[in-house]
Amino acid sequence: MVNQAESILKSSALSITSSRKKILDVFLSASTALAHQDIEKLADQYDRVTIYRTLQTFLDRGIIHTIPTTDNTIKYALCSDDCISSGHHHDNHVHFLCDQCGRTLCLDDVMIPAITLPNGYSMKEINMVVNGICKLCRA
Amino acid sequence: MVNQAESILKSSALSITSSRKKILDVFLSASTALAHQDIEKLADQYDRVTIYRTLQTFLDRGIIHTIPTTDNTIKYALCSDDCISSGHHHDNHVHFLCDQCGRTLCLDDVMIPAITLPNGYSMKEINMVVNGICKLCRA
DNA sequence: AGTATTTTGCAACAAAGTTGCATTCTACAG
DNA sequence: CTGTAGAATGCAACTTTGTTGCAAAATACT
Ligand SMILES: [Mn+2]
Ligand SMILES: [Mn+2]
Ligand SMILES: [Zn+2]
Ligand SMILES: [Zn+2]
Repeated sequence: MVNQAESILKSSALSITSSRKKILDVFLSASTALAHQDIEKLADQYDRVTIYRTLQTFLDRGIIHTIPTTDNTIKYALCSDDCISSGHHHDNHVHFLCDQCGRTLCLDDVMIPAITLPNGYSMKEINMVVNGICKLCRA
Repeated sequence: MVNQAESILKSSALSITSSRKKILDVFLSASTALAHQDIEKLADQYDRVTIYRTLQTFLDRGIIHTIPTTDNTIKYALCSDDCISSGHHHDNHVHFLCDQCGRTLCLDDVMIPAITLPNGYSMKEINMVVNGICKLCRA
């Protein structure tokens, strides 16, 4: 495949534009989840509004997912392949926030355990976020 | 006990002021977690800045806790009694966000299950948030 | 009651997010 | 390969959210 970003856009039936490619490239080369501000800096040739709208589009198509954090900053990360291809989004891994370096990580190997809700409640989505010290900061 | 709000303030060694009492009363009579904006409306005789500072004070003392949400709005809720009295905060129950009515609830009876992190990661705090339809909306 | 200390309100500001609209770009038909 | 409809973008203006410094007011304590 010549261009990974383009192929993601194609399989989501999105038109291929330079800003979308750039923002996808930013995600593809990032090792962590990104805040809106991170993306603004890494794709600073594009307008802030365009980034807002592009992220929303990617969320709608299930290309990226959000990670809720305790400090009122949303982080965004690429969905894994099967997450994208399966039509609707189902993110079932735990997320980790390092209190020291501030990085947010998808722990793709750590599944969210099942829980039992009280009677009358139905679950659509579940998120598990762990704060602590990451591998790199620990070393 | 004459006044629950006052007694909470006293046991946290905070001076008793009318805004703190009012904001505590708002929490005490709320059945759900509250956004900052909710509190602004329910205690609208006080300045927005005072509410920011009061919530921060309550967080510092472990009187309230935050609930991270997927839509970038922090919700605040009273901590349970043992949560307050034990000195430092340890919130170990699941939170529920209703996609229909928008309410955020502490599921005090649903404990967060344990997970195993990859080698090198240490856990300080854990949050579990479930989205779905709540009991009241289901009925 | 008097006073040191804390808390509050206000103003000014900074940052984050939204909206309408004119311009530019993309996909696609012909 | 063009022409064009529709989509995406940039810009400006705006709203909302959160922060800071400081003077005035309130609280706790002597
Ligand atoms: Mn993830
Ligand atoms: Mn709670
Ligand atoms: Zn770290
Ligand atoms: Zn509901």
